Amino acid sequence: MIHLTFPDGAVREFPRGVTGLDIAKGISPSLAKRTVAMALDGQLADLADAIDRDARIEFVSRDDPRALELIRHDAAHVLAEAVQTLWPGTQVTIGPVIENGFYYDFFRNEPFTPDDFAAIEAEMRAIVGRDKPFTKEVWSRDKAREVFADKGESFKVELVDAIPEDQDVKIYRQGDWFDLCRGPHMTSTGKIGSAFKLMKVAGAYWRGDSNNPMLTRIYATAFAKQEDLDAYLRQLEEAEKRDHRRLGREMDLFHFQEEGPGTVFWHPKGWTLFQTLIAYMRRRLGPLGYDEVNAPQVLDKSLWETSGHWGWYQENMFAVKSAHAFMNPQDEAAEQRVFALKPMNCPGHVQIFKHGLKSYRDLPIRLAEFGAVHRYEASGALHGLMRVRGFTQDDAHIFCTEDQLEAECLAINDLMMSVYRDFGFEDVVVKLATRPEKRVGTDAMWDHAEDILRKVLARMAQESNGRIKTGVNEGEGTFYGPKFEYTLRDAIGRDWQCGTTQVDFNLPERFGAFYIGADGEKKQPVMVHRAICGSMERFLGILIESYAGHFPLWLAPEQIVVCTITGDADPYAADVVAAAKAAGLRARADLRNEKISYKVREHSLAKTPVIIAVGRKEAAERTVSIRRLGSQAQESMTLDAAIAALADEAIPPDVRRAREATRIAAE
RNA sequence: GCUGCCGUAGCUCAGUGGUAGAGCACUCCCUUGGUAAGGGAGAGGUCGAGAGUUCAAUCCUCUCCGGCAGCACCA
Repeated sequence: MIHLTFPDGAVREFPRGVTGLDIAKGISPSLAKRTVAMALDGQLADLADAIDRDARIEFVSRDDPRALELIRHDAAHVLAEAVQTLWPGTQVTIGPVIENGFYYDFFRNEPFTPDDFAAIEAEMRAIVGRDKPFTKEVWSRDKAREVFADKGESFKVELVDAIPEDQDVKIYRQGDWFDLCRGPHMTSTGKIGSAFKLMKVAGAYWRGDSNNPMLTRIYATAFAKQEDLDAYLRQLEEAEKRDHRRLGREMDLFHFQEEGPGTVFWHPKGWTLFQTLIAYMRRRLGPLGYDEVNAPQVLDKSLWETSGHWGWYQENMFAVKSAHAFMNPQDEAAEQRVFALKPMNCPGHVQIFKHGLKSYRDLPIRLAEFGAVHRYEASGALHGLMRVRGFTQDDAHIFCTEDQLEAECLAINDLMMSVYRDFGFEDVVVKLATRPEKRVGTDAMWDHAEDILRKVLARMAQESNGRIKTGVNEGEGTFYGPKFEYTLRDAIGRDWQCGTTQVDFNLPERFGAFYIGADGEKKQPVMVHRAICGSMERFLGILIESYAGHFPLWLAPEQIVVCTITGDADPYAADVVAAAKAAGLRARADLRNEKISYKVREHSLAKTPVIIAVGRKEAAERTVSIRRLGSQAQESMTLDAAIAALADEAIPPDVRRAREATRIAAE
């Protein structure tokens, strides 16, 4: 006999091998009817599974949030059946549940197109309508291999072979169709319901390896209720509206064009934003002992050979020669040597470190650079500001002793989190990326560097009170060292790595960087690479999306537009703009011969945070009528009061903190 | 880079084997209007580039370039 604990705390005895369905039926037929699966000790399982141990048991209804992944997983099977019904000979591979839905990868010479969706969805609805039970069978490996081989399902045969020896080979049937699957599933296809939708097709490599054949993937989603599906689709539409590429155009921040794939043309407003961000970062670095530097853009290939980039990073690098040498490679009189556009700032900073003898008393030396780097990214990787070929890093390299390493990493983490918080990102994911296959340096070095980072990671997680979520990305480190990856999320749920901290024992060695220790001997420093925004471009892309273009006043590139109601207010509008500028605000006048409604609409669409309207009345009284973005309310106040209030609001968060601190100290 | 889709005016998009259209934006004129589009007129395009098929190509075919969605790769 076994003992099962029910959600109400009751413990009951059942014969070993009793199924969830037996128990549910025993309780009430209606419970059995509405239950789609069970959870044993919190783990979802088929309702028809035999239970052979003591456990906590819960019955999962279709409305249970935990049923959502079952609905999606079941729908994936139905999608596969539908596709194989419509296009016999199509091979099925895998069909997992993902964050907002599921997908199924197929192998077929002719790829699917969205035009096929209607037919597939109709077939899916027919399968769901037949409401066939899902039944599980456990097969021998040989049988599974044979059956799938007979069906011509070579990918499934590979999957069977990949199942670890200690796990059963499970087959789920729905009517005449069956699939290899680890389960669990609901009781029948009818439980899926009708709130599903095919979303898009895309290519995807078999087993995620670009050396393997490409499969055709159908993305879809499913929800328990139609309202949930509708809400999800609406949310996607909303996300599309805050896409930084769209807002960049609408707000006149930047553009791209064919001649510069992956490189940004920053317009005046966008560049103001960019510079505002850099100014903020500079203010943050100053008090923390960073020195700003600037290293060359173009450096001889030999330097990159020494750093290891030429060997390990070549495919991502732009190499340059003089145009004459490039066009006349046989001309020996021409300087034929090859330079590279810097893809990273580190080698340049090592040169600066190496210039002049350094003492242990100088350490840590923290060299910062808003360094423009160029990386030859695969064309398919380019994505607006998020993934470009030319970008500016808020980069810094810290040269320190090993003893100082942990403190430096923790200080960087504090700065990182403080910066993110200033932009409204409270929850951040930090992952430790460990040694990649292609790397420089000895295993001992890597062991050492990874150990240190693991220790720091544990401390960060502990000290953050759960704010920082941590994890490990095995094999994702850079070729010269392990790193922390700080990840922020964009408007449509895509995660982008922004900040990074990398511990490097290699580059100092490769470049022969040293300092004189207290004992008078040469010592090799440790180098920490770190970036907070990562790429200014990417960070701005994320900011645009996360604020949906509604920047806080201190960041907004154009803070105030002064709109005249009639032409005779023009001189006063000029006064208002002058007063705003004198107070350090970014303001301009809109004196066009247009109606005020027209101007309000235009500047609202451009997401200018403050619209000031002035007419005869305001000019006579030296007042302004203020309308804030996102509100229809108007507030009338004196010019002086308005400018004072706006100037105060436009103080950047770090400056405000510093002033507060000074004020408190003075008291 | 791979798979699929796409490329027509500054933007959003129609359209056709016989060398092009709309709305908004732009210029000019009228209008001086109190908080999300006042009216009229005008100008604007080698239909991404090159080659091919055809009497004739923006349209069909191929190659290239660029974009989009994934994948792979990464800040």
